[in-house]
Amino acid sequence: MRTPVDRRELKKLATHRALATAARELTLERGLDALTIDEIADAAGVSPRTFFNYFACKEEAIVGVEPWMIQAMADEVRRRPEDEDPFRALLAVLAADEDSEIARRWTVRAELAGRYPELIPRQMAGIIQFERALTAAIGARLGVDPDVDPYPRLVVAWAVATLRSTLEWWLENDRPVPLRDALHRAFQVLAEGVPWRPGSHTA
Amino acid sequence: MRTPVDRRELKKLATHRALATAARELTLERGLDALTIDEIADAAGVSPRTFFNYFACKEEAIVGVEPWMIQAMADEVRRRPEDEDPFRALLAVLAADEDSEIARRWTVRAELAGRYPELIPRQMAGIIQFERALTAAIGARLGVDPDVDPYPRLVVAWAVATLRSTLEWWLENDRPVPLRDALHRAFQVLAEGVPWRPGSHTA
DNA sequence: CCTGTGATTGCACGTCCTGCAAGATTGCAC
DNA sequence: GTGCAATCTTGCAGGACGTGCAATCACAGG
Repeated sequence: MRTPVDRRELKKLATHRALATAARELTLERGLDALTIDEIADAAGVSPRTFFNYFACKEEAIVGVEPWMIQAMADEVRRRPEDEDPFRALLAVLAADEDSEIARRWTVRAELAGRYPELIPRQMAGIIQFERALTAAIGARLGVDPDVDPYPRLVVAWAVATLRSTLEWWLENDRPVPLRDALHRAFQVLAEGVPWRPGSHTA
Repeated sequence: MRTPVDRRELKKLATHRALATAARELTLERGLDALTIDEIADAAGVSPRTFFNYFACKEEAIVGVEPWMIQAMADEVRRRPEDEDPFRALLAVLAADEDSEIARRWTVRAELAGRYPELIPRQMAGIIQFERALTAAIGARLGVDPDVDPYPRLVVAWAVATLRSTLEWWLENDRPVPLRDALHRAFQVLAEGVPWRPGSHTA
């Protein structure tokens, strides 16, 4: 472990990435149904058998959330200023600029899931993993055990639901405003309390 | 269409139910992996081929949300008093008594998903369907188009996330309090605004 | 160079899932 | 009750999926 990541680890990361991007590109090119594991493996330059060393099925390769990305965002939450409340910390991490690497990945996934509903199950499974990691990070920030205290999972569930819901709306309406703004407004409502008699929020 | 539901519809409902309950019981009996579609179909008294007329895979049979149940809960939201705000309406419908038919079904599903993580993807897919139906109902109540106005999907996403998160916590901690109470408290926080510096909510 | 660890690969096998066409069941009209 | 049309069920065939296993290959460390 002299090097930060040794050659083996790098190769695995590269293979993972090659398979995932090949899966996504081929899905866009020729559609989800007419796409076999063999083709994905071919495009990534590995054997079909190796595919299953990385993913359980092609859906997971396409819309699965990469572990390193989950880790990175959880770490970002941990690294937020000590005195910041959990809600603001989540907002800061989730409401990334829409050109950022992170945001683009979320967007691609959401678009694919919008086009092919069969992808939704796996996509949501990835989001659940993401939630768990964030919950652990928030629990650590608050100094409570997230298995026992309901608050960390609640606040994370709200934040992630906001992200997912807003992203969906934003994509279906052809990105009418900067994503960041939409997210900030949604989080604002959440922070101030859900209004009992809301009017239209279209404007 | 003289009868409320004709014989054909009833038979389909019965088959659906038979397959779903057989799938759930057999899963509990002998585990998820050692369970084939043939066995489920046998137990339900239909051919294996027929199974696929009702479900896309065994996971869906086990944790899928029945369409009639989605419909019923969406209708309940529509039937809430005209002057009730959407948030209270959702709370009233979601925070059912924990012995109710509805609550028991949610609970069984959540328990199965807890025991077999492979079920999580399909379970979440069902929840998404549920969300869509509720979103349409809330949009109708508010007189806005849920495809254009972000508010209905947001408030539904928050409510459903609260239900899911609370249910998970409640099951993992061996039902420490009445589910209804836990849900009411969570919704209360949501209504009053997510606190910036929350203390422990364990008590 | 040699050795051990870990990743890749081929093979075999059973299950999954779908399209299609034949057969059974039901609702309806007469 | 008879026949017709619509619908649901079923068997069959075939390709894709997903996994256990054992052989092979690649790399790090001595």
